[in-house]
Amino acid sequence: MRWEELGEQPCSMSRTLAVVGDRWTLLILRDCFLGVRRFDAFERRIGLTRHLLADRLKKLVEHGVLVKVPYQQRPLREEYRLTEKGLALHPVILSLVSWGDAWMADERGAPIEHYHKGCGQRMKPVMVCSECAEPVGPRDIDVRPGAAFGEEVEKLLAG
Amino acid sequence: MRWEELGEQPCSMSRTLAVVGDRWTLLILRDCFLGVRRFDAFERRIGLTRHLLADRLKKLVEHGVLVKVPYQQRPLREEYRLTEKGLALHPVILSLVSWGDAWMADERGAPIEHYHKGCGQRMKPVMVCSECAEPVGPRDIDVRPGAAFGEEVEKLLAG
DNA sequence: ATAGTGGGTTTCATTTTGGAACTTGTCAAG
DNA sequence: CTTGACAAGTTCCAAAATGAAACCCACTAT
Repeated sequence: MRWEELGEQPCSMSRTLAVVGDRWTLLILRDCFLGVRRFDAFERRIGLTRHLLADRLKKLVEHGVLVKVPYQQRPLREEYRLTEKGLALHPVILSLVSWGDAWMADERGAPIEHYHKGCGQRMKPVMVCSECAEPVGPRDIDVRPGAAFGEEVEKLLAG
Repeated sequence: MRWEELGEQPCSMSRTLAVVGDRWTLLILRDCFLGVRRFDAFERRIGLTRHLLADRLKKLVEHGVLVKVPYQQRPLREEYRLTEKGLALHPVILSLVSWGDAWMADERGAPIEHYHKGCGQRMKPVMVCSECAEPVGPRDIDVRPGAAFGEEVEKLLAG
């Protein structure tokens, strides 16, 4: 399966990965959430080749995750900003970082600490149910094919 | 930067991506959470080459995300199961799927619906603060270098 | 006139992937 | 006892993606 096919699968995860499922893209997005916006800043911080950076930024713009916004004329210079669609990826980034903090840290602990502005405390993100607000674990969820899909998705669930 | 270097960065996101930051690995993990355990089942469902599947499974086992458990002798057959470390990736999978449901669905809606066993309702995952239980958005978090890291990480934050 | 900056593109060698066939141990059917 | 099937890989080769480094263009500052 190639990248193009991936985006056409009847699976939200495949479709998401068709957009952000590569290490560089996710590192670019991490930086976007830290406020980085310019080509050369991404290049320096992430250490990927300009070639790939240009390619990944273009794809993110095509998918509507980032927009190019001019910040000066003569010569025209544009920066990359998260759209609403891009901002919605925040839980993805947060959960990746949180797993790294918990399972990949060395004896020095987490490289970065997160403080919740609302309550001022050092926090980690927790996933809860939108309906009852209880935390959800791997065994707490039942999965069923969407109404408008039928067999197509049942096969996927059954294996 | 190569994969090996990625895992040594003082950034929890890089370290996480060194383990799961590739499309096949994440699709394998999605299937693990759906209960898939055998080599040929992954192969059929995901449609990746055996070559890569073997490689990715080996890496996941090396990183302690999956374990091989024998399910028959003569001939020896082993299946792959999520460890505690692997189960901890649930929020990552959930947030990827949820973003796809919200932003990549076609007119038929989400391919798969999630029901919370606790309350019985159709749900989506929400990220909240571990301390005050309020939802956290992109602007609600302050980020500071971990106590044991210093300049090394401050540079990364400043850009 | 010269050097620097921001945002790329081009070129080419090296890696990674995709596709398909081959292997190994075992059982079951004809 | 020969053939076929199954599970879980491995091997081989061609095609695609990546990494490194140089080059380009429109300006600005010195």
